[in-house]
Amino acid sequence: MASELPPHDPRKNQRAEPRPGTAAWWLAQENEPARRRRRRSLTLDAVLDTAMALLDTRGVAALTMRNIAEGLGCTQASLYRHVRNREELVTLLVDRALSVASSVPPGDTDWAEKAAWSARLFREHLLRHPGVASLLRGTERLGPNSLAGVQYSLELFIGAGFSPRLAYAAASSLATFIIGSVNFNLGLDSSDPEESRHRRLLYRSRDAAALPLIVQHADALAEVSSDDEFEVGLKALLTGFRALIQNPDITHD
Amino acid sequence: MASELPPHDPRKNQRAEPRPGTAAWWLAQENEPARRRRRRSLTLDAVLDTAMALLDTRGVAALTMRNIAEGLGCTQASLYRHVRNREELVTLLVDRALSVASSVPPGDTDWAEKAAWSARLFREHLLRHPGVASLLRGTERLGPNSLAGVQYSLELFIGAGFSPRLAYAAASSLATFIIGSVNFNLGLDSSDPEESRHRRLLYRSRDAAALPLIVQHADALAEVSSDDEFEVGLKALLTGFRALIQNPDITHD
DNA sequence: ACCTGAACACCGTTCAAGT
DNA sequence: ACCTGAACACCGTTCAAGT
Repeated sequence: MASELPPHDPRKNQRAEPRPGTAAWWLAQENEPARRRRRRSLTLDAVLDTAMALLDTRGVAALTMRNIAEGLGCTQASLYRHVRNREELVTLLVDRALSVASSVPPGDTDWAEKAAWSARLFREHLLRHPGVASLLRGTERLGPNSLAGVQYSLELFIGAGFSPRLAYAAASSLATFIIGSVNFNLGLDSSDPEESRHRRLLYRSRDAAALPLIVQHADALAEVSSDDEFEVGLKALLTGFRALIQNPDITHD
Repeated sequence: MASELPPHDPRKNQRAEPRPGTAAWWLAQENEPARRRRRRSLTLDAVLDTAMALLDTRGVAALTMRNIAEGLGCTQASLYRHVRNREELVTLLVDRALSVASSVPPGDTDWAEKAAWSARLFREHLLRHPGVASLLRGTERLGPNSLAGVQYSLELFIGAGFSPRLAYAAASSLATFIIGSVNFNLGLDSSDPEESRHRRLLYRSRDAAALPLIVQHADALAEVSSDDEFEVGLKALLTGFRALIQNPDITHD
């Protein structure tokens, strides 16, 4: 294996290494499986396993090459035989953590209900693995697990009457909203009554001349949880998608 | 000033420093303005100015205490007189960069058109400052500039017929979507034809048995830009909001 | 009261040297 | 062919010492 080198092999004429997560990078991955398929000791899977465990137990700050190596009982330098750099490791790790993206809801329901079910499942998965959510950037959407999720969404939305392009845009929007809402609430534990109290105090003490509505409705606003926010946005998106199907022209206004 | 110390002064009984960006942290900020109001040389504003310039010109990786200090012509240690740590600096920086969030659209238009106008403006601002977008986490939503944006959104949505709670949830959802869509497309330059070509190649070369729709519609999917995605999601959200106003009951299903 | 120099304990990454 | 030890050039943060 790796006997003849095709012109686009990344080890040859590598004027610019593609950034991990790019389409070019994902394409290049499959041309060099030999680098990862080692029969001895350390495997890429083992590296990603300990990395994932580290991320879940000790958080994103502890996800260092040194800690991963320690968890595996090897040197940091050894990791670089399986991964080009840390960014690449993160890209692979995040895609691997996205395998739930394509699980299928039970029962025989409306496309919108299926989408809502999957969206909630995905969000709950990210909430259980906040480290993954904070590492999620756009470029991971091209990995195998992300693509499985895209395939599933396309089935749903094309089945509902969307064109392929609109279906893809809708699926992306939904994914963006889910990931964004988890990230956007990472530091804010909505279930923590202390946090809610502080928010109420903050809203109340603002300048009523500049921020009248915030001061006026301080108590109500402080009670809105990230769950509430998510449900409202999800409902709005799906309702909007339904309207877009019935009248696709409203995309152009 | 700072003569009598109220029981919640963070310098006293500081068993746990609040994390920057938390409601508790924003509240505490106003109790110690003396630390920041120095009449000599270095000011917090100057620190944030050079930090912002650094972020815009050289990106998030170059936003180090050393580089900021160098830009100011002082030692790294001096920065810690104006900022407790780097996280705090980032929180202040991001809120400052969010001042556009509250600019008002021209003309006398529909609430939905106003919201769309502001959303596009906000997105374009973030696209011009990708460093800011990548630093945006949820906890910055409580800063003065963010709150000005919330105030403006509340005006819009309450004026349209939402309850304060629903208005807040809707505004948050919209902000989440905007920020998420910028972040989610940070590495992927949709205007780059190279990237689009690679995506097409990637989609085409997937396993047609596992990902039939992706392979089948590869060319169409590769052409969907992040602009398209954003517009579809924005339209869906606003359409959904309109439906929610007309029939608030559909929030509970 | 303010700022500095120098150190501390960390990073990611590289590479000659071992086996 | 594989892994290691040791180094390199960076981080954020602290603190005694200067002025």
